[in-house]
Amino acid sequence: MREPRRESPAAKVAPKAVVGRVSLYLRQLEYFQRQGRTTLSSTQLGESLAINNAQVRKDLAFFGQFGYPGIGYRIEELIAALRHILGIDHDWPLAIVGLGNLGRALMKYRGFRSRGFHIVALFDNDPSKIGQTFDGLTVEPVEALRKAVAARTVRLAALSVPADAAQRVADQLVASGIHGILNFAPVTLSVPPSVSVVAVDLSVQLEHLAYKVQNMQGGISYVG
Amino acid sequence: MREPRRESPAAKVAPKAVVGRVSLYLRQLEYFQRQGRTTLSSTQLGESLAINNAQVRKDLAFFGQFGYPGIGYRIEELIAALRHILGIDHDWPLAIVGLGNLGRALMKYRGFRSRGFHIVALFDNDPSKIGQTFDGLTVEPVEALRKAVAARTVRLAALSVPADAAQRVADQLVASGIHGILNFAPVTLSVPPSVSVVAVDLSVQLEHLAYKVQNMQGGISYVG
DNA sequence: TAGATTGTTAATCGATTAACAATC
DNA sequence: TAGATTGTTAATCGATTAACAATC
Repeated sequence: MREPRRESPAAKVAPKAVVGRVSLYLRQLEYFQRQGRTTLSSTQLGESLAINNAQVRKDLAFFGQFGYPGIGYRIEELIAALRHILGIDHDWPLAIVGLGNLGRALMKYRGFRSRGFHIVALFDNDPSKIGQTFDGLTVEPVEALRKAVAARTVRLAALSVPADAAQRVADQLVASGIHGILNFAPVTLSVPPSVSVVAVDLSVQLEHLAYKVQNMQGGISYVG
Repeated sequence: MREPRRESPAAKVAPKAVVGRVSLYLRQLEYFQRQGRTTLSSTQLGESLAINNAQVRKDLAFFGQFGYPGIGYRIEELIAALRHILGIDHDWPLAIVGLGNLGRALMKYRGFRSRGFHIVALFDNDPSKIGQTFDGLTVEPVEALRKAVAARTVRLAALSVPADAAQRVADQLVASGIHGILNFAPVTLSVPPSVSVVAVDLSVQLEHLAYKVQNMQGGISYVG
């Protein structure tokens, strides 16, 4: 049995669309694994996600050779490889910044923990929130994030503060040395190039759905 | 003053990426309007969103001629046009299906109501949830959605049930005659082509952020 | 072996950007 | 008018899909 070549260390950063689909592949592979399957073809994987089989092969080939001609992909092996590629073969401590309704819902969201993201600290600038305890974690002022980052406890933060506070708090996060921000506030954050931001904009998504319904478009959009 | 031509009634459906950006343009225009501005150029609008000015003009031109050479776009007029294009020049009643932590957070999310999406009904299949009241709305069994759709009270639903129930509940929503589903469950829903689905997958987004941080990519992704 | 399926090349398709005549 | 800015064409860039030799 051939040992598949792993992704080269100097590989370029994958296009955004590829990364999003690889996350979907990983989830679907886990699903098939739970069903007791051990191998899967690009056609089978693609059909389950409404993605062309050539696209599946090309996406995976971006990171290396994982398949076996005539057989397909060995599920266990590909899962391990994709986890490593996505950087979720280890845990990611996560801070929640802003403990309104959305922030508290994010705390309890099982999908994060089950994929290695666990919430280790809560921050808010509202004096009435500071000191409150949720699930055994005490809300601290955002300034305190600096210590958590310095201690390498936290690199990622979910930002769920009101829109009019978002840029100001993001500046605090940046000053604290955070590496990545998952931004739920409906504003375009301005951050230095060393900081990664992924925006999750629920209103934009819902507006898109309304547009599709109004224009009688059926089908599925995989937004991520 | 020239009256700009409106989008033609037989216009094709806009590409997904265009619709997402138009939502961002609308929000940004509203921001500039609050600042007291009355006109805005494609360069100014683009810079505030890190989008190329030619892209801004091309996106808007997809729907019609809204600009004035030498002047730019009249903010009030463009806001009205974009609201109409996106279909949010009127309210959209919205049902929440699944009242776990996320569903209850969505209920209280101000970004929805402020953009014309207001929550008019709550549904869940969990007997312990049915009959409970949140913000004056009583949770009904998902079967009851059929009546709300028939009465034209609801066309859109946010689906925030656990992953293993999502497809089953989505089938119920489809049977009820729903037009659009905003899917928060981390599964790929299978629905007939007449039903629109927009997927919001928080874990996929967070995985993308982890990938970017791990690969030292800075910058901002406008995911929607 | 025969059948299945990969990785990859070439072809197609669509999206982004630059450039500029037309216009205010 | 001179300056600014649009809408749109042409050029570029990137993403998707089809096709197939190589491989198990």
